[in-house]
Amino acid sequence: MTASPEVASQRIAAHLRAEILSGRIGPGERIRQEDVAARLGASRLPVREALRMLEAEGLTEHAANRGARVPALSMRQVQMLYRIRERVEPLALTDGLPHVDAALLDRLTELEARIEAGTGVGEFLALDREFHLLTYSTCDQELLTSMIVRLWNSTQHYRRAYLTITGMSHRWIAHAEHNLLIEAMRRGDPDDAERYLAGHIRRTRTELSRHPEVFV
Amino acid sequence: MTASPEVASQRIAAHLRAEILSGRIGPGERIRQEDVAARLGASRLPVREALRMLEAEGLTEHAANRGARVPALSMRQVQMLYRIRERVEPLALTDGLPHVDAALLDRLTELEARIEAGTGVGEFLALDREFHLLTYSTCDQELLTSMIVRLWNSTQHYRRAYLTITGMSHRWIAHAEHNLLIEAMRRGDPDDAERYLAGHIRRTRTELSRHPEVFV
DNA sequence: CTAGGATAAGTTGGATCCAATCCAGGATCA
DNA sequence: TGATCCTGGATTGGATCCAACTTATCCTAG
Repeated sequence: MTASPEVASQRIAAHLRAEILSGRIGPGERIRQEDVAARLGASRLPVREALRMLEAEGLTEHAANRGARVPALSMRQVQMLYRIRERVEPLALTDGLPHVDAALLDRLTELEARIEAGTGVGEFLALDREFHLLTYSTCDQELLTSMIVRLWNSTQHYRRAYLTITGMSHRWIAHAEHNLLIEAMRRGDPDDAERYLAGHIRRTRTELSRHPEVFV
Repeated sequence: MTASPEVASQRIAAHLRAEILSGRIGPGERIRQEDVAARLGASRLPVREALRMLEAEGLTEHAANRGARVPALSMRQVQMLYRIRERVEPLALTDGLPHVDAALLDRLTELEARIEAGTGVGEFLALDREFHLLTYSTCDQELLTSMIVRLWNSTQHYRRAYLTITGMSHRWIAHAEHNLLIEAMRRGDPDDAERYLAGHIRRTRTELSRHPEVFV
């Protein structure tokens, strides 16, 4: 989230991206070009460009002459996105693992401490996202990491809805998994790291599958 | 590839997509908005929209005030795309496997026969792409299949360059793998199907890794 | 002769206006 | 009463014009 990109379309895209990821614009909600243009003091043209950018990130969908809206995903679709994550994210983890240094491990440990200390849903969402994306930060494969970010973006709303419904109980499981992941990374063990990460995502998926009310 | 979409931006996007996938516009090549607009008899605006659509498909990349170009990928990047394919495509295969019927198997068998009978590089490229995408056609998970199409799009040029350099020799290996894949699908065996498919992609990747001259 | 900077041409980004399309509401006719 | 057609407002798609940026060229200074 840069302060103010020089290009209007990028600034507008950043604004809308934040509004969607924070939940202020929810799934199924329509985004009218003129509304956004008036609200951000620009013409409709850069808004159109911004919406196209967001479409590339999986944050909006378009239909000709019908405008843009935030996609409303079904349980089945989100389950598939998680299954894709289970296979793709370990790839980024093991690919970057040789370049993980002590400083990064310290940052991860400190992040996990803040996650365990936190209480709010919004705080957990942000820190958990930061934690996992940080474990992929040494990967240096733009095509892969942007794909992972897209997967996180598309599922962000349902993660928040799940956490809001179920509360923050039983978070100790995720904490244990995170710590095991850090430990495997510290050992530089790609097999264990991949196993813990895939298990972590898979468990999240099966837990989510028990709460269809997230998708009504 | 519809005949003529009612919306100009979609028509232009389809045109450019065909030009990029066919190799008439190669990696690193710049795409000037005005050129395309003049050539297709439209203003620059729908061209801008079309370029954004193609960006979402991984066919172009943009930089502010610098225009669009077809990405020139390095060996390392293409290798990673293949590793992603190894993990993601089996997911689509096994997910759609229960809905595979005899008619689809017949079409695959016939396609494979045409692949084995063919000689030209362009013909092989088109038929091979059609073959594999057809094995995923029963998946009905738009998010997954569009991701796979993006992966094929991004690597299309390097597949053609590889085939052009190495010629059509040793294609019998791919034929054998295709036939084993069809056979596993006929048995409805997800484990074998996934294994054959992953192996097929992996072998292609390792063969490509022996030809760095593709990327000069 | 080279390095640096000013300048001009070429290209993209943005604003405004107009056209085409979609959707909801109501009128008309069987 | 019901369905169909029409019409009006609302919204998006497209064209033209102007502004901003990038880049290459050429000139000047060292």
